[in-house]
Amino acid sequence: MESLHYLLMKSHSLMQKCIFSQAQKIGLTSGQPKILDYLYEHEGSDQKTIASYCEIEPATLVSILLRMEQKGLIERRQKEGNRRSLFVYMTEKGRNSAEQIHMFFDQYDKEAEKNMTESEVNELKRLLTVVCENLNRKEK
Amino acid sequence: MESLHYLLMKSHSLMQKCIFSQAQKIGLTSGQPKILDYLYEHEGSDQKTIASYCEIEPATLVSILLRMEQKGLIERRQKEGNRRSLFVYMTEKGRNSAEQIHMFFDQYDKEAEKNMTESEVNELKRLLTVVCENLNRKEK
DNA sequence: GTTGTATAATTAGAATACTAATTATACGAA
DNA sequence: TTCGTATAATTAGTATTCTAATTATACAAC
Repeated sequence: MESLHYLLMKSHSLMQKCIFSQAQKIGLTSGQPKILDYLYEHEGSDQKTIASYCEIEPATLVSILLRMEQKGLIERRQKEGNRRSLFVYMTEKGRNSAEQIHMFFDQYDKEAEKNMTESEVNELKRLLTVVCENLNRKEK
Repeated sequence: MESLHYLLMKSHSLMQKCIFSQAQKIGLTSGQPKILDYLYEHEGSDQKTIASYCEIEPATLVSILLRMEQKGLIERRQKEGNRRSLFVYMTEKGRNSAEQIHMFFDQYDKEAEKNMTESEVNELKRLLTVVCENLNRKEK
């Protein structure tokens, strides 16, 4: 049986490739789907929060958002009384893309979960959550 | 509960960060550990095979190997009667790094598997293998 | 109020990753 | 033998990712 770290790398890599193959059909680059998927349910978040959830550095997010802004997918706005943070909103075009991306993620999750019972899927997710907690504690 | 694609991304990302934090202490960059870990048990593979196992494109491997060759970690050699493929071997220095990297992977796998029984770990690996098979079939 | 510290975003520079196109080699069929 | 196709590695160009350093803002303590 393969090692855990290899299986994590491989399963993530395959999922990433599946999503990207669909995302590029609607004109998105590889870094954009996860951002749109987050904004789909958390529009108006500040950049630090988005970066943290997406497991990328704030500096990385800057360059992705810049491209998304140029492509007309998002807008960044300040809020009254806070000139330090920037809050990210989708345009109409961005929302359309986000809806499609959300569907793609959902569809490939279902694909990945084939040949498993519902309780196996739940067990897989539970154990992956334990893995995340274990490594998060160790990362400090 | 989080979605499967998010848990795969997060668990892989945390593992990657753990490994890289150790790898950089011994002078490695982020793309090198997985190559060395593969060579540890498969020295003498050609580039196409390495790239395939590591889930990266051959073109990406070229730039990683170039840097590893310059740092004196590996050598690439031709074999009698095949001037098309290049086969990758570790130097003494490369082998030392590979041994340490192999230990790091092992150590973080154990860390990730804490708070699980042995049968839970096996079940996790089995289900991840199913995920890989499902997505591999869909990727075509 | 001024000063010091903390926080959010950005910039610069290097490494990794992709695709598409190119070069070189191998090999089967006409 | 030569021609066409397939394969392995590389190059070029773009996007993502990181760290370290910088800029701008916020806020607490004096």
